[in-house]
Amino acid sequence: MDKIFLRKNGLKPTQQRLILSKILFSGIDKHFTAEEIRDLVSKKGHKMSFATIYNNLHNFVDAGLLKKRQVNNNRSYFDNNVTNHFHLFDEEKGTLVDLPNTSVKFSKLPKIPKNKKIKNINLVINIQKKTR
Amino acid sequence: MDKIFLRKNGLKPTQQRLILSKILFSGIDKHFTAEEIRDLVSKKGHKMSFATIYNNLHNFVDAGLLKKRQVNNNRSYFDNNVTNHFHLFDEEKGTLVDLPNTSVKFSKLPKIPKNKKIKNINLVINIQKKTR
DNA sequence: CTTTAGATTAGAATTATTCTAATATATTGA
DNA sequence: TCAATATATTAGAATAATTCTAATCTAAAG
Repeated sequence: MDKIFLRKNGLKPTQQRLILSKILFSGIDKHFTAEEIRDLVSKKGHKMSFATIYNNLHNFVDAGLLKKRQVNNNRSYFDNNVTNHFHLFDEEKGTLVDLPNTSVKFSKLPKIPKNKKIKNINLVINIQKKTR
Repeated sequence: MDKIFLRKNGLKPTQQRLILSKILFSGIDKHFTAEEIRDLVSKKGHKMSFATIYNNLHNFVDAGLLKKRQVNNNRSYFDNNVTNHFHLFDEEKGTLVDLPNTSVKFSKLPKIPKNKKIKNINLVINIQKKTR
């Protein structure tokens, strides 16, 4: 996660982007909130505004390095696993978990208007504690 | 959408709830944002705080009269169609359209942790213009 | 080297939502 | 019936997540 990596993806290698890309592209599949990233940046001894964090997260999304996932708690989760996959969201804990590709199958999908195509399918299964 | 309707659903028929239920349960399937509801309330010559609007929207959700849907951005859409159905979202137009509940079928769904249950399945198919 | 243009940063502002103190309504007991 | 108390509801104020925009930085041109 160096300057070459950023340049390859059409991004100018600023100090901020280098710090962020080290956190985001360490090799582990993960969903990050902006707040979590801010904490990780702080822990490394740096200071970065939320504005800068958001700016760059969106830059990474535009470059295809992250995907932005929306769930039922009005926060954005930035996912470094950009392959097509679905999610389990625990509303009580606020945790978003990847589902294995094989765990969901459709036997029917809707017809799409002729001049349109599916860009992506966003499936989030919301789970909660069983109440007896 | 009168006092009896509210009482039947376990809700005390306050002035605010009567105003809101007239707007929400007019018979037309629709997705409302809190802001849109506030405007409709104003247009009727009433004044209602967002806090009250949100409180009651959540009361209606708890009573099973509405469903809360998270679509793209970080806004909540309150859907008066509480049947199981999914959505088509046209990113270019910014329109959210109901899919008939027969148009999507799952042949496989993931295992859920034993102490958890599925609260709801949020499926949004994002479509875009076909590029030749 | 300057100068200029465009990209990036981050403090300030905005937006959506929730918290909590105040108010209203219902319930209880005399 | 009517105060006293408990519970539910309302909405101003606060908060949280995100975006706006002025200031700063960097690269390119002269």
